[in-house]
Amino acid sequence: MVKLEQAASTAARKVTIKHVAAEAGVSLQTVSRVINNGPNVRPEVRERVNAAVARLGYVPSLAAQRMGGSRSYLLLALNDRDRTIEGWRSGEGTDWVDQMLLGGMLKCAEAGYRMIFELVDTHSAHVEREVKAAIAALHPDGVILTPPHSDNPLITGLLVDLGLPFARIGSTATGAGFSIAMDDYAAAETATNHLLDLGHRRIGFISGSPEYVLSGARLQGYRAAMAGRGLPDDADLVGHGDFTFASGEAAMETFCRLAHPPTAIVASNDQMALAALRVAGRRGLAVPHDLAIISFDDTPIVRFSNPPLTAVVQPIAAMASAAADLLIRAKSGQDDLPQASTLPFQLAVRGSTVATSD
Amino acid sequence: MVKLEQAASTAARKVTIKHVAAEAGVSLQTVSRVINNGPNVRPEVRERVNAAVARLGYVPSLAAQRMGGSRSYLLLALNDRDRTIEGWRSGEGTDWVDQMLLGGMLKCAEAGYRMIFELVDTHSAHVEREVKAAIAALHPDGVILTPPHSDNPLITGLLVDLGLPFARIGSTATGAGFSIAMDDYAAAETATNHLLDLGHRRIGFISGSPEYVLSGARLQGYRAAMAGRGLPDDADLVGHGDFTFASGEAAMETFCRLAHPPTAIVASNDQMALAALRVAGRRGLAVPHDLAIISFDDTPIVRFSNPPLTAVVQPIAAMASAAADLLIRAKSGQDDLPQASTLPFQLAVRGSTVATSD
DNA sequence: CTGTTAGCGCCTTCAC
DNA sequence: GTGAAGGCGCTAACAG
Repeated sequence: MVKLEQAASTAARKVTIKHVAAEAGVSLQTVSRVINNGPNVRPEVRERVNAAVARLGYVPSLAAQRMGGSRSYLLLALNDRDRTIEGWRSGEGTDWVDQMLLGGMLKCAEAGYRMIFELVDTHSAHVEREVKAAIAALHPDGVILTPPHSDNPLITGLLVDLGLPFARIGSTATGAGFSIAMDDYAAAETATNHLLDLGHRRIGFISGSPEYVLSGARLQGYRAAMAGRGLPDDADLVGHGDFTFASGEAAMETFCRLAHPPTAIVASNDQMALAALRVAGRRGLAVPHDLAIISFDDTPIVRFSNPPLTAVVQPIAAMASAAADLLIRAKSGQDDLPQASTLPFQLAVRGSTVATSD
Repeated sequence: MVKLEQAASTAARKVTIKHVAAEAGVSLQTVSRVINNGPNVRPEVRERVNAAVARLGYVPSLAAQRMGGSRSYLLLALNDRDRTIEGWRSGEGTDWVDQMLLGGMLKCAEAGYRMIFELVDTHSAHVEREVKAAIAALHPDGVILTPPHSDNPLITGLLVDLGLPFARIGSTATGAGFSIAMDDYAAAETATNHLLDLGHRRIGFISGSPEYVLSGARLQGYRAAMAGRGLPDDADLVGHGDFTFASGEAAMETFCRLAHPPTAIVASNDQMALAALRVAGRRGLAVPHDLAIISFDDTPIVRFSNPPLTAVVQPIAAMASAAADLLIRAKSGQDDLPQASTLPFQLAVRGSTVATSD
């Protein structure tokens, strides 16, 4: 007797749907229906089953659900391996991954889903193999792609072949899958206009790696803003970076050697903006007095630099959340879902463009 | 013919162990043995099966492996919900989660495992229910606990009941599970000695939340270092913080109002160290000349503050990696595993304790 | 509305 | 050494 009680009170080892069925006095199938909010169950029976579930602390096994049914309750988030690991190793403070988890994980949790985070090489010849393997192992209900995967035809093509729903974060390209992005063009335009409004006319732009489609959009937005004020398209004012600190440094140095160096810079990410700041410091340029700087990433470090950088705030968490939401809805059979979503960005104005009294 | 080739070249929809068995001309079981590196398979047959696996691009389904066998190839990493989400939301740049992923995910990947990251409330009355639910759903092969869960008896007790292997990161408490920590005592001692070596005698210590066992260890280490130089144990020099910026500010303000304020501070985390820096700025104290500061977290923001902060570098990635490694080994039947591991820390000396020429 | 019957893909136990 | 049953926990497709 004592033993029995102990067994019951401690680890109710493995409560399965069978136990619940027995406890509620119904069949397995009825329990399954209740759990999945299926139709055709009398409210009274539903109550009874729910009570049994609560009493026994029953939680369905994900693995078994996937085996029997068609859903795995798993979403696969694919990030670029090299860039992600390098970011982690360097401790540079990029919080892209954190923001993705914030948006994606929490949305998944709301719906009883799980987000599994994986790294794959975009460049590698085995991208397809890597992605295929992850999918074969996990059988996710949907895949979230982040740049640069979002625009990798090898990956999107594979996903289409597989008939697996997917979301492309940061991609505005039309095509299969949900496109979820912010308006990089408008953001660059807004950033540039902010500088123009402050009276700057020689505004330099440091572009990102051309591998990322958004790099082009940002450059176009910059050009549009300049043209909008009747300023000539000066090739000298466009520096070609690749998102690294070194490339930002190089671009900035080149700017400084011009006969008429820019008085303001829009950099396509935080590292390149910080590089510009560093070069300014080396050359004795006061920020924002001699040189104004805007970053395209609002990572923690640009908020703690000296001065803190004005930056475009990307809605990373919101995009991840939207991606998860769309995929989950899609799997639930909903079909009036927007193929493309554009989420709002913000411009956080700080000391690198406007002198503060702080 | 064309059709067949296409079908083969595109999405080899679902390759199961059956297909491999047929392709290799052996039974299911033999394939299973090869996959799991089981014994009793002729090298020649093994070769043949491996070739078939490669040819078909077969990858076992995690869900099915878990259903049939006893392993799920999943490790569950449990973090504190409130603290983690707050960190993400604030964008304060804590990279604890990133370092955990770096260490844990990569180690898991090496062994064909996956790390699933979940958030649970330590304070909530339903800690047990939350943890139980996650375990019931996932059936992980092991659980990685981070502070403050590492020392939560409700959680560790449950895990013991369940017979699930687990690792306690940042906990030196003896008991079930693998304890993986750095030597907080020695780290605090080292940090304090660094200041003592620089000639400081009035050294203030801002402690962390007492809920974290490591808070106590750090305080002891500080006291030991002070005592080691024959300095009296002055209660005024110990400020009681809770890891928040506000608490650090308050502690520092209190220090400043002393008849003999400290000339150096050891803060138990980055936020409180930055708070001390902020207060110093407000009061016109030059760092490091008038006030030296050491942080206990080497997060990105302390490397970019002005001046950058000297900090204890915690081996977060290494601890996560070790945790994953131990759990995977344990599940593989290895049993000569160290119950407790202490990983080395470092002291990164920067401008907040030693004037630099930069 | 509810119960029954088949598997899902794999591993374990047992024969051969 | 290898193969043939059986079952893990659940859900889809049917019956009733």
